[in-house]
Amino acid sequence: MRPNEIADALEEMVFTGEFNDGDRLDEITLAARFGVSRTPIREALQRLVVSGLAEQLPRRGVFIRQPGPVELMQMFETMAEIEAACGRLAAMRISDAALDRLAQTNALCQAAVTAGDADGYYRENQEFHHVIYHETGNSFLEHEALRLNRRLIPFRRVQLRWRGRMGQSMSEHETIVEALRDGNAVLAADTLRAHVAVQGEKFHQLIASLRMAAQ
Amino acid sequence: MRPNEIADALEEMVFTGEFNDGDRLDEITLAARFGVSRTPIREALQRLVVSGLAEQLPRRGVFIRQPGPVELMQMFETMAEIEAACGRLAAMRISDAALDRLAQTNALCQAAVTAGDADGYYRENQEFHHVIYHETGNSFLEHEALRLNRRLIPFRRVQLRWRGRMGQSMSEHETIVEALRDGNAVLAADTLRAHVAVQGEKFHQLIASLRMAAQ
DNA sequence: ATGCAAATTCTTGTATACAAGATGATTGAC
DNA sequence: GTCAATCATCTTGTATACAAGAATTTGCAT
Repeated sequence: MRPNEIADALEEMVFTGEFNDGDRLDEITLAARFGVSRTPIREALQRLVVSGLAEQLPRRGVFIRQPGPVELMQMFETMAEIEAACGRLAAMRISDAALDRLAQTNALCQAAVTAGDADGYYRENQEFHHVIYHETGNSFLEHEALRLNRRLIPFRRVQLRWRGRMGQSMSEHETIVEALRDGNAVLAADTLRAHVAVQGEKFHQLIASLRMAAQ
Repeated sequence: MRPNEIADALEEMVFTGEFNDGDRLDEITLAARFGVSRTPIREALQRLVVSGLAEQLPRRGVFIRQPGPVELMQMFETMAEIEAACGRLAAMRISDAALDRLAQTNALCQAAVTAGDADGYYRENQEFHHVIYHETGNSFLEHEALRLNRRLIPFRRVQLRWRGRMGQSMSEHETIVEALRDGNAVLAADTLRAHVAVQGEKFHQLIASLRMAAQ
């Protein structure tokens, strides 16, 4: 197993909650677990640290760093803004083929909602957003959006299981597709922002206001 | 010298154009240069690769990856969107103290323009933007903005030396401060977006500048 | 002379040995 | 009995040795 794969495996383990916040990633244990020496483990750990999934304390070790409520809110807010930006750009550049693809994805989403298939909904929902990222025509932004999206996957999954959320999300998708078809950049951006930001915006504003006022 | 510092030093060398696109970062040479063994060099290189400043080809080595004209435009466009997002959020949350700080920074900017002090202008301009990032009250977004800002520094510096750009930039700053003071999120976002996107729209000049900077 | 192939050399990738610092345990003093 | 200091042990960090794959060079044939 190569460092890349080890890093991916570790990332996956962080995402699936196999590690808790503050857990130390012991090099020797991991080396034994993956059947390699400490060297490739250390390289994999470096990647986790740079990705922000873990924290390194000199001469102490590498520790899992799961985001707390505040940071999570901030990450969702950032994702909302990035998605809004993607919507804005996609509204100006999206192809007819991609619009069809979005409509098709939405139909599959609707079917999943009807069938109560949360995993299916989740999969098509991801596809929906990935298409929008891609249709910005900006592969750098697309990459950034995918990166943050991926980071938020475990938390988004929980989010989508909330009662009534899938249905509401569906109708937002419809609005987004219409806005993109009309080239309505502002509506596409605003709807996408709200679509992602739903749960935390007001709570976050409270926290942010309190923190700013305290200074 | 520790891997962190080595990575920072290498990053700096990439930014200052000491390396050209496609240059191979030879482990042995770097080890000799920094007076350490290959091990910490390899860890530093890992960091560069994850940061996107270099590319790793298995069994071939690590190669410097300077953005080309197209990617550079995409990065500026992304920066413009992120700055717009920062402006939007800051308009809702900025403190009076920070507004004063922005006004003060603008005054120093103006003084630098009058004195023809490009470096001073550049420094205060950076401060201006950093304050806005911070006033989003979202330290995650702030961090992302700083990261991309930093990545674009070498190209932005060139940009700011264009004839007449400093004066135009100044008047945009004034508009931004007013929008923030009024809590006008849309105007703050749109002005900031345009303020940053100028470079991308005039990409021909950027290419020319890039060639000059690379030499 | 040129093109291809084999072998040498060089570089990366991995394992291991060693150094240095941190943690925890044990022993001694109060 | 408790607290502190010192010592042992364990972990990280670095250097080096070794393995494997790439590139280059050299030699041979056309």
